[in-house]
Amino acid sequence: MINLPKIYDPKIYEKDCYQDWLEKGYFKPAVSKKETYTIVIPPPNVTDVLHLGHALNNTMQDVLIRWRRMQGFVTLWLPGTDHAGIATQNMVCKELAKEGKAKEDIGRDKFVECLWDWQKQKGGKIIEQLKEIGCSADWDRLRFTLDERLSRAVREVFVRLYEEGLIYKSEYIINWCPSCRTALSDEEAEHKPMKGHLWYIEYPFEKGEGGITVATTRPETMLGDTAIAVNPDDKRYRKLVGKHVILPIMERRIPIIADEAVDMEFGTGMVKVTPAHDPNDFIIGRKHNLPEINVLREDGTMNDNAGKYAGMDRFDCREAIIQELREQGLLKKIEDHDYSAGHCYRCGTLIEPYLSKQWFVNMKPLAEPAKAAVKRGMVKFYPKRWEGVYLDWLENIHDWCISRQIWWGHQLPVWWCESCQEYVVSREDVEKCPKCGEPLVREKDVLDTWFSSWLWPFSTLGWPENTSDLECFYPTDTLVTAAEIIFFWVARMIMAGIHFMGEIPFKSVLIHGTVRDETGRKMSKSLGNGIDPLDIIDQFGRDALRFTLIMQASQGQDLFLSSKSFEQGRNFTNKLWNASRLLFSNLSKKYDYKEIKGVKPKTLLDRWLLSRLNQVTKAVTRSLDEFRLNDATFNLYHFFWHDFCDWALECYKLRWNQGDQEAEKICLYVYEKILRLFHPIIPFVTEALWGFLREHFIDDLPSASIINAPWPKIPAKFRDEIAKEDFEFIQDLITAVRKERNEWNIAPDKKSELKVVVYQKGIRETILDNEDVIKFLSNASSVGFTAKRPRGGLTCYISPRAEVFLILKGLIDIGKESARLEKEIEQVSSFLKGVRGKLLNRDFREKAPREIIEKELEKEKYLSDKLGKLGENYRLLKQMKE
RNA sequence: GGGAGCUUAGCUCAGCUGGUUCAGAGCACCUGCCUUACAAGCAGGGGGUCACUGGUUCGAAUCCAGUAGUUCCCA
Repeated sequence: MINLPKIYDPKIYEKDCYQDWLEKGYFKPAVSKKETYTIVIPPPNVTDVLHLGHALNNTMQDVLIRWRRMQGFVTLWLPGTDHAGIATQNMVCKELAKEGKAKEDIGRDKFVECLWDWQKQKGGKIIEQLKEIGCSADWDRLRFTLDERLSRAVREVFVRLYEEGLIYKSEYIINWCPSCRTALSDEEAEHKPMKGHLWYIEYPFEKGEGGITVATTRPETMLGDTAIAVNPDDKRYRKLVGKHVILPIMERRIPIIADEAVDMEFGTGMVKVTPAHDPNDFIIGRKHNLPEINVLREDGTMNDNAGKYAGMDRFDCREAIIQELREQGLLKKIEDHDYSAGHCYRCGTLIEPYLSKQWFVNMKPLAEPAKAAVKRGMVKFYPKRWEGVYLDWLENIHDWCISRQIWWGHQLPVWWCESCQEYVVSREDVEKCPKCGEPLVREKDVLDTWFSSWLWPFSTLGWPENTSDLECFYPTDTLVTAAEIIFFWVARMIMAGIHFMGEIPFKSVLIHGTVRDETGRKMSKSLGNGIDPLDIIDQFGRDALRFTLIMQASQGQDLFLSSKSFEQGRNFTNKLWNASRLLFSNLSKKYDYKEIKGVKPKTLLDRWLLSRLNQVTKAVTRSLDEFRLNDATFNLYHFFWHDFCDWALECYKLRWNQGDQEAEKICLYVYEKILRLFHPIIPFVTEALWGFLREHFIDDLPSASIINAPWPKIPAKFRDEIAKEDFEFIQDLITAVRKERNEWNIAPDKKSELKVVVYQKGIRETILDNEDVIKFLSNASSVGFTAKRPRGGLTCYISPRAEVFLILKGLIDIGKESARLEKEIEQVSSFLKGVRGKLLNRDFREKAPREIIEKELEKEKYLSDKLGKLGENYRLLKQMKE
């Protein structure tokens, strides 16, 4: 019939599978009136190559998408990439540098051409890699943030916000990266701990002796100082307010002012005020009308305002200034000082707070509805705690600096009219001023990349046009992402969705953890501790990669992985493969799906197995519903491996050998459900096995590809608590015998004789009905019944239901046996004592719910019964000894 | 400085709505098996006072507070 290799080789079966899905168009939603389920991908940067974080993120999305597709939703997973302004530009700059050129040498137009060339040739590689891991996204709808349509959305949004008065240009302290030479938003400045110093510098009074001392972490900024500030409540310095000091080196006369913002505890309680290079000083400066003196150039060297230090690099300048102050005797003290400072999230360069004219979005009006949406539960975070982080950020939101001094991105749709002294903001490119007809000059800056990303859930669906996609798929359902970009992206998408669409962009936000190495370090290229998903695929297969990732990803917790972790996934797929081989090799014919579907449980085993299937299917579905993907996987894993393989298949071997076709049908029924349940997690191997099933074993399976097979619903009538209890008794009995055989080192080829003392009604029948199974799995030659402990009987199992003895040829070691009984008696007694203690407690009997009390009463009865049996047994054993 | 997470077997981690069907899994370890589905496997076993201290409760790994260690986010 079919001959499968002993070891599953993913390379053989994964190869054509994906191509086939693509060709058949399974990933494309058939737009209809049915309920939809939509995910938009968090667009990876065009510069990205797949790492485990992407693999996790996208596998989770794929699991959800595949599951919903099987549930019958019209399912869209919309993929795409992000142009990643600064990152991509930096990358191309590096390539140019290899030829000894800077972007300025070739000019903006040529450089942008280079960028497009790069993006066409090398960019977006990650998209092909996502296909490797099985992502069932609709690639025909692939979007790129610089696509013409998405660019139109960006422009529309800019113009609208400008018209609403929410976009403005202003001079403000921004984060400046001297290496990328652009402004950054607050979110793009990563704070890192710094080991630095506090330099105490004396500023002499303008008149008389002495001076005041300030402490600073950045002495070079003193060149731009325009005041000294103290706290108005600081009694030490109250008298000094209004006086003037002379700024050393620059010899500038600056006032001493009072402002509540000054921390009395910091340094000497007197601080220098540099409005052009510190956000707090900037605020103080504006309040007190202080001059704003910028001392830095865009590249991080000092400018002409730095006097003799002009042209010097900022770090060299610091050293030089310290040296000069020291020589002048104005450097009073140096202390070690830990602080934190912003670094560029793209290049890691230390950021300078920098006074600059930039474009901003006023965020407060957008934030309010976004807060409300989460508070009212319209958007839910999983795990819930991230809602706090989200709300907190919105609560303290600052205006968003959106202009970037780079060339790769959406250029601002803003033109300046020199003669009207006015900006023209327009949806269409304009050349002449609509008012005066004079030629216009366009703003050079481009927009922050996130200014296009925040529109992603609707710009990708065609907005601002009113497309049928937009109609059909917006709002989307689930966003799967990492916590790092809640501010950058998630929050802003919610704002944009509500503001421009009038509706939230998605209903659920699933936040997953970060992938780390075994020692807990974040995987990164620079550390060299990354695991390449493609290596894992090569070694263990695509399903193995997915299985391990999903299994390890408990809600919101970080994942600690080594390449060895993926053995679990590989072992699992191999187990599924081999269980299939066993089943396939025992099937006597090709069944019609109708026969399989109409299966009826006959034996205890059937009833137990179907009941378990019913229960597990429900649990798995519920877990997926609650985004507990790992729970779902674990549940299924356990059911398949430990119930289906370890018990069911082993037991069915006996019936297959007897040519019992009912047994074959039951197995097929459960097996094909298992394949379906596993498909979202391990799509490749399940598809291959589904193919075999269709071809050789079941006619008219409900779907050609498992990808469209309906998600299982197991009839409630299969739920069978009695079967569960009875079968577990059989399992306990078998396990007990196995354990005893093991303990007494009985060779596998020596079969044992079992004797049972029956105490409970029906047990005899249960045992007789399952005699074959018991004999087979416990390696017994016979199962007989007896009235009391037999001679040479080794106790395997004692309960109020029955006692089971293993008859040993020759005498048993009575000493060892009685010691063992004593131990068990002791255990049961102490257990019983605990239960009785509880029952004797008046509070317990009065306050605990009835079911719990009943449970304890049952427990008490069971245990005391068992204890009685054990005691009786023990006495008989003693008699034998005598 | 503010906030959040984590602390359960040697290791990596599960444990949703408090009740010995929760004290679990995988790996590692020990014993015995190549039992013709699988040695990437099977059968059995050892190993944890669920960080610490209090509290709530009839009852806490599970809820609350504090302490310590650790990681992360924000300023």
